[in-house]
Amino acid sequence: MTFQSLKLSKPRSLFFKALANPARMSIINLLQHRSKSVAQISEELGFEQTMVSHHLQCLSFCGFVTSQRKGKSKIYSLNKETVVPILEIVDRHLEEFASSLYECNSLKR
Amino acid sequence: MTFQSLKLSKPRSLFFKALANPARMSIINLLQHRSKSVAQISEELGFEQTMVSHHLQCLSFCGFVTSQRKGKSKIYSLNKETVVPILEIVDRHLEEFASSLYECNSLKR
DNA sequence: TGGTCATATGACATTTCAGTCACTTAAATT
DNA sequence: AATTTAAGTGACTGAAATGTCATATGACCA
Repeated sequence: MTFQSLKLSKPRSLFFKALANPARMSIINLLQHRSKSVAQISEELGFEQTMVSHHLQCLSFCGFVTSQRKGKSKIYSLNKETVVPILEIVDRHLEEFASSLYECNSLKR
Repeated sequence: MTFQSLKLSKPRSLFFKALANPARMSIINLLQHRSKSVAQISEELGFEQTMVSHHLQCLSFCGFVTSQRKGKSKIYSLNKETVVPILEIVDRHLEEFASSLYECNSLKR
């Protein structure tokens, strides 16, 4: 593996890994409409609070969400600048390839 | 988790999972310049042929590459339509967030 | 300062994935 | 048809991610 290729591929794949989890993906989806607290996210998605916190930490490190304290709560917002255009491309791609995606057994379910 | 959210998040996260592997990412990177056979990919990246085949199968199911027989060889090409614009967005995002990405310990390395 | 609500952290068990090995299939050449 | 070259498949093992539990921190209020 060439140096240049390795240097590019590592951070890129980390970027994608952050988005490769269905729970994180649905948090992102939820935040598209409006910003929410951990408790709200937790309740609306039916996930445990702890789990939501863990995933938000990941999304935060990766620059997909930002947060601000509001009293006891912490409000998380989506970084729409990156996420929205990416999801547009993804969804367009999926219109064509969604079905065969599920046949790939490297990506078990 | 709402029905709509689940329905969207699953295929999207599978899409990203396919790109979340450094080996697959470097194959994609290599194919950006020109189409190549399995043996060429294998040699240029220093990966075992078997491994390359496995990853190409995944990338193929997910619609990121196409292939055509050429004698004993099989030539793989990148689906640039999706991949190129995605990587542009990713790389722009990484200019800002690459460093903190590495601090996320949900994404070990 | 003690209590309560909201969120975060750390450690662990389970599940999932990546890469390798042994083997198979496919095409071409003799 | 036998051989060689190229690629694909299936099964297995070690490594990593997921989700959960117990616990900690942080903010607010009596």
